[in-house]
Amino acid sequence: MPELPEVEVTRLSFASRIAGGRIESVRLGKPLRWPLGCEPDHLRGRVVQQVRRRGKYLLLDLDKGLLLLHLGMSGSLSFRRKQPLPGRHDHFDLATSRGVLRLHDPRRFGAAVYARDEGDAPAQKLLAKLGMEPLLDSFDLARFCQLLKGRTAAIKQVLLAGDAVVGVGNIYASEALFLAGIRPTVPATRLSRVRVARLREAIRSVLGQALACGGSTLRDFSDASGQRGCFQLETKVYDRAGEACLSCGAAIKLMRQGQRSSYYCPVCQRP
DNA sequence: AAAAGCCCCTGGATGC
DNA sequence: TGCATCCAGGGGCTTT
Repeated sequence: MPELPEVEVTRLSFASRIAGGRIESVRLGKPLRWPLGCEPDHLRGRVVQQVRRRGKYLLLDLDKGLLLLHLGMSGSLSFRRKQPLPGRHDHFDLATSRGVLRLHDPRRFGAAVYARDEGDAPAQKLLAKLGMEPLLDSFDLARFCQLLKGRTAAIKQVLLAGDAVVGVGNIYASEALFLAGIRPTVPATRLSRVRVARLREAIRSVLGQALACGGSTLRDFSDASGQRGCFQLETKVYDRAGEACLSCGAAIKLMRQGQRSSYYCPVCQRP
């Protein structure tokens, strides 16, 4: 589910509220994608200093060590003053003096992982190969071109891989490629510098708009305050197979790429 | 080295 | 109502 906008909106919704909170207890439900990596009691007494984001990971910096959270496909966080009884899909609670951060994740593709520092093996394994942050000025065009060069895979697949640019998932990849006028199947290496520049702008634009909308809520996403997103109402091609393209009127097409759905306009998006 | 498949898991929608 | 099938926002791991 959550792509960069949803993760960032989530971060913004609880970062300042949890900062300074001292960890009182950790509750684990059913297993998530990876084990926590330490005894839950080991975290007691530590203080959450700040919450950062890297790609789709949330990094909770503690006064000693850090927690990496990932929302997977169906995860969402809530942050409340008190700790309600856990539901069947609530698999991680971080109870602090400021409130309780809870991961709700029916499919359990999400994770909460402890690392001693960012260079620690568990963190390194997850973070080392991540690409550029699309919303930072450091999202450099020349570097982007360089990372796409030599890659014969379809541009949509390369975007989803996250090693060139992070945070672009299935919704925003389709949307950005539509905005840039690029067919999802074009081999990444065949894109001209001009088209890569358009794609870079499109990614920033789409993610920025989605962020302003509070993300997309397809089914059940909400930020840590329970606020739902509305960008799903703004999509131009995603989940619109058969509908008329808003630019040219042609029927939006649906195809499968690597077991994921891709949506595109056969007229506006050139091969 | 890069690309393509395969899984992990639950639940909702659809069709018979 | 029940059951089978397919699909869903991700991404690490294994196999080509």
